[in-house]
Amino acid sequence: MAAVLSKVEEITGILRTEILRGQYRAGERLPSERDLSARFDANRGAVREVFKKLEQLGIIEVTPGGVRVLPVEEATLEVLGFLLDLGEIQRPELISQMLDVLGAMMALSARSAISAASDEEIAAIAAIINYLIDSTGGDEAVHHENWMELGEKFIGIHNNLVLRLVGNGLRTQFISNLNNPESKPVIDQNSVRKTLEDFREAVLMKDAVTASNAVIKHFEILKAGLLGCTVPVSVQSGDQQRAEHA
Amino acid sequence: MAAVLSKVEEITGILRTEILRGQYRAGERLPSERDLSARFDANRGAVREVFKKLEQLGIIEVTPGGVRVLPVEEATLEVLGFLLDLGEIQRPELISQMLDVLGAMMALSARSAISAASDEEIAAIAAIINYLIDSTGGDEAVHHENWMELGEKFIGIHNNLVLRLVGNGLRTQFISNLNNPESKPVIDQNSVRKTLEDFREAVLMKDAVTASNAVIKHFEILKAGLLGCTVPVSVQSGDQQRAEHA
DNA sequence: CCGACCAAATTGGTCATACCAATCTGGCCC
DNA sequence: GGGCCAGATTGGTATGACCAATTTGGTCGG
Repeated sequence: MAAVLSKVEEITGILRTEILRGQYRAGERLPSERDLSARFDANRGAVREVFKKLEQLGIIEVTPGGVRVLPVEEATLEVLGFLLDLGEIQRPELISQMLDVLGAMMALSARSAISAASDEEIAAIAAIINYLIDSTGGDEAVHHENWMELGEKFIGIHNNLVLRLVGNGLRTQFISNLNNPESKPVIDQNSVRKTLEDFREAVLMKDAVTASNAVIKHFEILKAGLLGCTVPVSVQSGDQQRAEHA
Repeated sequence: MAAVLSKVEEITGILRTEILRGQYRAGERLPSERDLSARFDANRGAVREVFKKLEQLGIIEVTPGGVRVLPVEEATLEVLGFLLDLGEIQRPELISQMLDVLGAMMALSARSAISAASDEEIAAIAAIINYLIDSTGGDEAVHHENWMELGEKFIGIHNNLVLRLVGNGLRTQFISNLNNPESKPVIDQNSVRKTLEDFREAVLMKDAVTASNAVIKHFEILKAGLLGCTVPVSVQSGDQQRAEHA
């Protein structure tokens, strides 16, 4: 799909990568539009368009006098996909954080949906969970597919736009990134199955809170599996950016 | 701050508003770059830059042959602020949804932070919660300020980038929008105080789960207050997208 | 009447060039 | 060393032009 990138998209990708890789430190100035247009053998207008995109992405700030790089913390949710893409950075940490948030979102989604669901919808949800249980331990792609479907189902019921938008941002490239880590996660299939069964029971009883908790638990199991594989013990250093918070 | 908008920003604002107001239906084509540049008495390059921004915002799709408007559901989290700004649309519904998500995020944030907090950090958190309790029923601005500080504190502890980015997106203009609704919310101050006290106790005991639940409850109280006030009786027309909420 | 088809108009993609105003830089002067 | 000023640099905007792809509208054959 869309194999050919326009020049602007191409340059955008390159600059985005360089910035997210930390090639330019936050606060630092980017080369001028004229310099960049020369470097990429492009028109200055093209570079300007690139800047507008990166600006909206929240990773640069274009002001008269120069273009400055912003710290990742001020960026947009959309950068996450790219951050995961170019790996390098604290992948395990990022994935862990993402699963936390994804779990919380999914739990909220489940809670809202179940609270508002009709009997038919409850049945439909339970059906999808059954597929989930069946696909546990099998084809990862199918399993994920089912989760996506479940998420869509939930959103279709509670119709929470905010939740959907957050989901959009998280989903962007996330799934594809989660699927193909070189090393397969070592997930406790029995725990997963058990949790999913609890989940289904809670759904059938319209117990939104219990269902919500089951979802959270599921994601914690998932996280443990993924991390237990990606980072065996690793003491996880980092954290240079606090200490002044006291 | 930055009172003067560049021409591009100006046009961006106008088009963004028109699109989000539904002036162009999703899937519909926007006027051509040339037409728009004529309408705004601007250069075509300027309009192109505007398009790049709106494209990154997720509300339009620029393809050879024309520019199409995308459905809001496919947009970026960043549109929420603007959606709230131009009101008109289902404000109460949006605010309700936003509070749900905000509550879930804050709860997760609290849970993660408390789990990882040192004794000093626990004390600092409790201190902020005390401020929160003190400012309950008082100046709204101060109260919100304290909540923001608490959120910052949490993020400073668990350092979850994903959570921070979601927070960025939600916070963008949200607070300012929540603060100045024409009618003051009628919140049950006693419930708030009680919940906050439970919250503090849970924090002091490092009971992350209980604390998390307290946060959720707090936001539910807040939501009830805001909605019970923003839509006093008003039969709320519109609403073509539910009715199944029974 | 309808569908396939073709040519012209339109549209986005890119480029070159130019001028302005604000910012930034470096050297000068006190 | 600190303040100051002029020149270089940078972003902001405008004109005008060409290409390739899409869109459009009309024509033609069934």
